[in-house]
Amino acid sequence: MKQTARMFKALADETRLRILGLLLSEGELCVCDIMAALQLPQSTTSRHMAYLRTSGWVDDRRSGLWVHYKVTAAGSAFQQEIANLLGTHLPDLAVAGEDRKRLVGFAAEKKCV
Amino acid sequence: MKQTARMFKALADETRLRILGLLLSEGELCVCDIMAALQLPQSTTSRHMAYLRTSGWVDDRRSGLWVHYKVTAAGSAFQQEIANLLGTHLPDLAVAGEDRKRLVGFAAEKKCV
DNA sequence: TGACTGTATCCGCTTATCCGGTTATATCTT
DNA sequence: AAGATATAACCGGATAAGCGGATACAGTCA
Repeated sequence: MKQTARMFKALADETRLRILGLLLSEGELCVCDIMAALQLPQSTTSRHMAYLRTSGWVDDRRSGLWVHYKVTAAGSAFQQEIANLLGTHLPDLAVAGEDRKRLVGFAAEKKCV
Repeated sequence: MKQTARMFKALADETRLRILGLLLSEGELCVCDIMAALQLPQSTTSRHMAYLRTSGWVDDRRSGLWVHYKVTAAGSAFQQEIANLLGTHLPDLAVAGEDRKRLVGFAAEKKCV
C-alpha cells in the first residue's frame, strides 16, 4: 500500500505529469529536451527526474554527456496499466500540446545525440 | 492538468487509498464503518472524506444522523478508468484485507442504517 | 592536463499537507 | 425546547515537498 501511495505521489504534481506525458508521447528524451519543452531551470528538471526515477516511473540511459529518460517498461502490472491510461489521456490536455510545440521548436538548435 | 494532478493528489496518501479500496469493494459505507475498519479517530476520518469529496472521488448521502459515502460514478472517463484499476488492484493488498476483516467485525455492533 | 558542458546534488526558503484535539453544526429523540 | 449523537470545520504544530541559485560531479575535447 505504501508503494502504491508513492507511485501516485509521483503523479500528484503538475510538472511531473507534464514530463511523463511528454515521455509517453515522444518515447525517449534527454534532460535538455525536457528543460526546453517545459521551460524549467536545470535544477528543477533534474530534481523531478530524480523523483520519477526513484519512484520507479522512468529509466535513465547515459550517452556521453547526455542523460536520456524513458518511461520504464519494468513496473508492476498495475503501474503499466496506469501508464497506458496516462498515455491516452495526458496528451489531450492543452498544456501538453504546448509542451510538444516547444519541443519541436527546440529540435532545431538541439545539440545532444 | 491542474485538475489531473489534484485527482492523483487524492490518491497519494495511504489512508485515502485504504478508504477508496474499501468503498470500491464494499459499495457504500457510512463514516462510522470507515472509522472502525481503519481504526482512525473521527476528525481524521472526516478530513480525509472531505478531501475525497472535494477532489471529486466520492459522493455523500445523508440519511438522518449518518452520512454514507460511495465512489462517484460522475467523474471524467479518465477518472473512471482509474477507479476501475483501483477496484481490481487495491483489494489484493494485505492492508485492505485487514480493513475488510475489521469492517466485518464491526458489523455486529453497528448501529447506523 | 585543463577548459568546457550537461546533469546531479546541496542549501536555504516558502508553501502545502498531515495529524489529533477541540469546537461547531446538523439531526434525532423525548 | 433540551439533550444526545454523528459528522464537519477549525486550530496549532510537525513533517514533507516545492523552488531556484550555487556548487559538485562526469564526460568530452583540445
